[in-house]
Amino acid sequence: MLREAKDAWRPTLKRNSRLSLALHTLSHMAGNPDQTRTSADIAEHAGTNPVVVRRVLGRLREAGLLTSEKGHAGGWRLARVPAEISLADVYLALDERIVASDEPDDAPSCSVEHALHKTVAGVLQDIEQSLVQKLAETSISEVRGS
Amino acid sequence: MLREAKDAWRPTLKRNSRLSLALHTLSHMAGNPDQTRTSADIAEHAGTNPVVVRRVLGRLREAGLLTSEKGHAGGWRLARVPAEISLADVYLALDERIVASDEPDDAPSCSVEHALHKTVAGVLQDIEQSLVQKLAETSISEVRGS
DNA sequence: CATTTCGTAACTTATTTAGTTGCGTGAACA
DNA sequence: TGTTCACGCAACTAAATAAGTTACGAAATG
Repeated sequence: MLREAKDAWRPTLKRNSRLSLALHTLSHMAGNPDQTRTSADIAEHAGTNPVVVRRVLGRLREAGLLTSEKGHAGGWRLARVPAEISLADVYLALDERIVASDEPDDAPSCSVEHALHKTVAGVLQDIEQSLVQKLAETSISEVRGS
Repeated sequence: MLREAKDAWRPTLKRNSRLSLALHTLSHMAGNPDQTRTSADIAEHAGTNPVVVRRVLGRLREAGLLTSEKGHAGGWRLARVPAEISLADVYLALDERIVASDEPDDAPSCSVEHALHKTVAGVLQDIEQSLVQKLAETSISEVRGS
């Protein structure tokens, strides 16, 4: 595939379900914070696979939102009280930025491209910021339905 | 792949280069609005293929931003004066919404999932709106570099 | 009527993600 | 101590999406 100086700007929010899985799981855990849950339990509830669960929750552990223990009675627990885990924490932990205006690998050969990149990147930067800000206003314990 | 009731919410901004191509091309055309350009010309400048160009610009034509003519001296032209084509017009024409909170195909079996969907969808709705608003503040003629 | 240019369908290739299997590691417990 | 349970991780498969490409039809111009 020959794509030369044209990946200049590229918006990147993947069309994946990781954020969905993470938020869903954490919201559930917020309803019963003292319970330890295994990947298998979570996977069954979420309709997916234990390995996928560990992959996603692993990132949340790296971000300090969860802890995991091996062995008997092991599994996953919230690392903080639910009220202190915001949707933004989860979003940022997964590194799924809407903006992430990729810097061009090579300097754009074209002045229009350069100006375009700057303009759009600026807008997306603002947007990203307000997205995180709004997500930060809600904690995982506020999302519960019943 | 077995993904049952879990596509509930899914953010969807594709990691494609269509918007980039569209904006780049329109910005260029804005610099010389009376010139008709062929897919081949545009493709060469953008480092891609004429068919790809027609695919993308076709959407802009459907949205009333461009016109295309077949035959000798045919090609693409802006349908309006450049100052009246905003970045938002282009963004919307390509139907590449950041938000696009997919409604769940099936009603979520789980109350947490339901509440989560509502909460996140609300936030994303707001974000989408402000994104479009900010893009609307810039026209393709303002993006030019030199 | 020959040429040019768009319109579109079909196909290939690359990338990304989810799903899956398998095995290693460490902790609990009998 | 040794079995079991649970995570950690690597490797593979399968599906979805997008770009690129080829080919051909349709319309407009000269």
